[in-house]
Amino acid sequence: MPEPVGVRQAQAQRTRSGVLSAASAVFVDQGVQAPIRDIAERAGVGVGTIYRNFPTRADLVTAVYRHQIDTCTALAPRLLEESASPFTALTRWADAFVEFLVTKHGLSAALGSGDPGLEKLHALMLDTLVPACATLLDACADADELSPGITAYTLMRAIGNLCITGPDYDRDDAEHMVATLLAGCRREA
Amino acid sequence: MPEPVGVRQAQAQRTRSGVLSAASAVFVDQGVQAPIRDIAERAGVGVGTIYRNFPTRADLVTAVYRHQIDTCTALAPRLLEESASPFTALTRWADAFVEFLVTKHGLSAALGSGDPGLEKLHALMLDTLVPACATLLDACADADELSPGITAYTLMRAIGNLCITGPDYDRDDAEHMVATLLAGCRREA
Amino acid sequence: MPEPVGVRQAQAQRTRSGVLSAASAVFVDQGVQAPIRDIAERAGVGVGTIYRNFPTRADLVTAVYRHQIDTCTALAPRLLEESASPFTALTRWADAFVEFLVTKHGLSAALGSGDPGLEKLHALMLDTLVPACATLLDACADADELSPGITAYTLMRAIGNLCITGPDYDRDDAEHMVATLLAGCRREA
Amino acid sequence: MPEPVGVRQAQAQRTRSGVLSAASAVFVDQGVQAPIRDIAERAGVGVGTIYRNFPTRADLVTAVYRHQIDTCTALAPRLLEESASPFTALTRWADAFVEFLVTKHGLSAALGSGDPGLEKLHALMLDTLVPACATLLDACADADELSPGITAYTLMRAIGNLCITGPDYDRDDAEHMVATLLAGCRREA
DNA sequence: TATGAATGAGGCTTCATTCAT
DNA sequence: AATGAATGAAGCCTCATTCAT
Repeated sequence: MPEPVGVRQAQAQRTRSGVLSAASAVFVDQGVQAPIRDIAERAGVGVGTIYRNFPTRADLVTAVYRHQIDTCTALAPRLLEESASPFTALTRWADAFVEFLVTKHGLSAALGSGDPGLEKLHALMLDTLVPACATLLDACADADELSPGITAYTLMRAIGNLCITGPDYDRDDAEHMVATLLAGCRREA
Repeated sequence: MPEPVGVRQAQAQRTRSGVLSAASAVFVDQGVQAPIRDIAERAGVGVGTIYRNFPTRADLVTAVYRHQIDTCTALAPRLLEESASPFTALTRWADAFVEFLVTKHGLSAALGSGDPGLEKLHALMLDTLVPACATLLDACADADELSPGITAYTLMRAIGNLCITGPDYDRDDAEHMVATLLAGCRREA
Repeated sequence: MPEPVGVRQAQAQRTRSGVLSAASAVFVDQGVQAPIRDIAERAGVGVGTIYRNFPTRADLVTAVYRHQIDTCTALAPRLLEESASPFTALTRWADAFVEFLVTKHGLSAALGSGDPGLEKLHALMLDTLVPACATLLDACADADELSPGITAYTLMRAIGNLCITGPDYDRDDAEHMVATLLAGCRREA
Repeated sequence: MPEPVGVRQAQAQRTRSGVLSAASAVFVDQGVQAPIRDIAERAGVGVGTIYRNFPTRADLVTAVYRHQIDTCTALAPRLLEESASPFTALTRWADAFVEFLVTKHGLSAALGSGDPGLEKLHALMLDTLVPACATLLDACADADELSPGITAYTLMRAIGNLCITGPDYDRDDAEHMVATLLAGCRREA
């Protein structure tokens, strides 16, 4: 009896999704350096399955955050349309980015760690988020709302760093400091 | 025959200094989580010597940065006297802090890591750098040069985070972003 | 294609048994404090395998002796049935216990060491051997063959201690002293 | 000015005594395997001083217990004179030996451990205590009060083992079991 | 494909012992 | 004779990674 085409693939896809969900949760709890075994246990799979799907830790980290990064990227053009001014759009977009980062504690630290294994995640950001941010910055520049010399990559990296929270520097502090940084980016009239 | 006073102490002190130098260098290369053995090898001592002098890793990290932190702390009142305005003093002091941080890559990451073992270093900063910074901020506030709601601890933590450098976000970028953050802290006339 | 059920479990079980055999042998040679690595080498496995199967040293020690302890426990009621008098049964049972102990040098020393990590083994004895011994003592008491004040736990501990052998105090000496102790336990007519 | 003869030696002797006192106390707390450094700290001397006076751990252990062993040895002939019967003398002497052992927790375990480094202590016992005990046993045998086959060394070793106390087998239990063992040694009339 | 047992490198820490002063 | 800083071997334990089933 021939098995229906794609059943196997569907199952494999479900396994993959389960791993990603588990990894996401474990990263929040323990950071991106969490033991692979912990993720496997949370996902209810063997460690071999994780290695099959994500040969390196960086592959896993990247996959975990890819969807949210894509969502964030897609937000930029929409905000630009909807907002009263380009700088307002930039501010709102930064809010969304911060929202993303502060709920994924491990991510900011990971991005800031310089870990060479995370180059793929780095590349993902360069490829998607940075251009999105650049669009916003260009619009601000066109509207004469931006101090000179601010580049998308540097700004995003700075925002990312400001989102590394801890016991005495929480989400509110991060939001406050990002808002302050953006205020400093605004060209004085 | 009395042995020359302090000969052994002097030798021990030299050993201790050598360990601190080695640790400082290794921290720059590998971060504060570097294996103790690597530090011992760089210092040319056995691991036992490191454990004797610095029972915990946090003790070592703290000792490595204590001197520079103290220097930075002492700078604040001097700048306040010498500078044309309190905000200028704050800016210069931030420059010095950044200078310190970006040459000690490991430190910023350590401060941002939330590692519970580094509470001593954290406490050291709270006890010395934060009050120094608070003095500057108070002066700025008295001169009506500061946006409301900026606290010394949060600002320092933010500056610290902005100084977590990497391949595509270097010292110049950190300085730029810190300057931008401070610009955002300045009350608009 | 379903993999033959239990093939891997069987292999794992064999590994586990091999570890237990190796541990048993190493304990005789070196005592229960022997390095884990030595046991791993004797078993032909990596240290990780031992830690996987027996997370703590006490787990390993307990497992090593559990089977023999159970055997010894099961012997008590049988001897009570078969023997001419309860005291004879007690004597025979003590012989079996001694037989067990003197061939497992490490065990007696372990029981006498007060090592807090060996509470599990201690508990195992309390839970199984002591009740078995108590049955025999009760029968002796009922037959008026026992001096008053002898409790199962104390007696077993004493027997255990008497079985700590060494170069000049061997198995025969232990048997002799245990027999002498039991003679002292017998109520004088 | 010539220093009075013997001042140095007297000082050295005082150092030695201090080390022995400290070691005795530490052995009670931690057993005879206590770190040398702990003993040095308790004695207020450097570890080198301990190594100078007692090159091996066994030397130290032996020295610590020598005095008490000698006292115990000297007791035997006195008890033999004073007591109504040789067996009474033996019983009393055993009481004294138990008293010594149960207050020196580490010792019994040490004697039973088979540690080859403790051969000196072992030898000390063979050389002094065993002959003393043998005198008592001989007297008992002459008075027809002793079961045949009981040798001094084996009996002492057995008593020593019975004195290995722990949480659920205390001094009273040890005394009880030693008394029971001796009862078993008594020739039935 | 999925599994998870097994491996063993690698980091941590303690402490016996040496030796220059 | 006394000191105690320094050494480094030795044990512990974790976890990334492989591979037979």
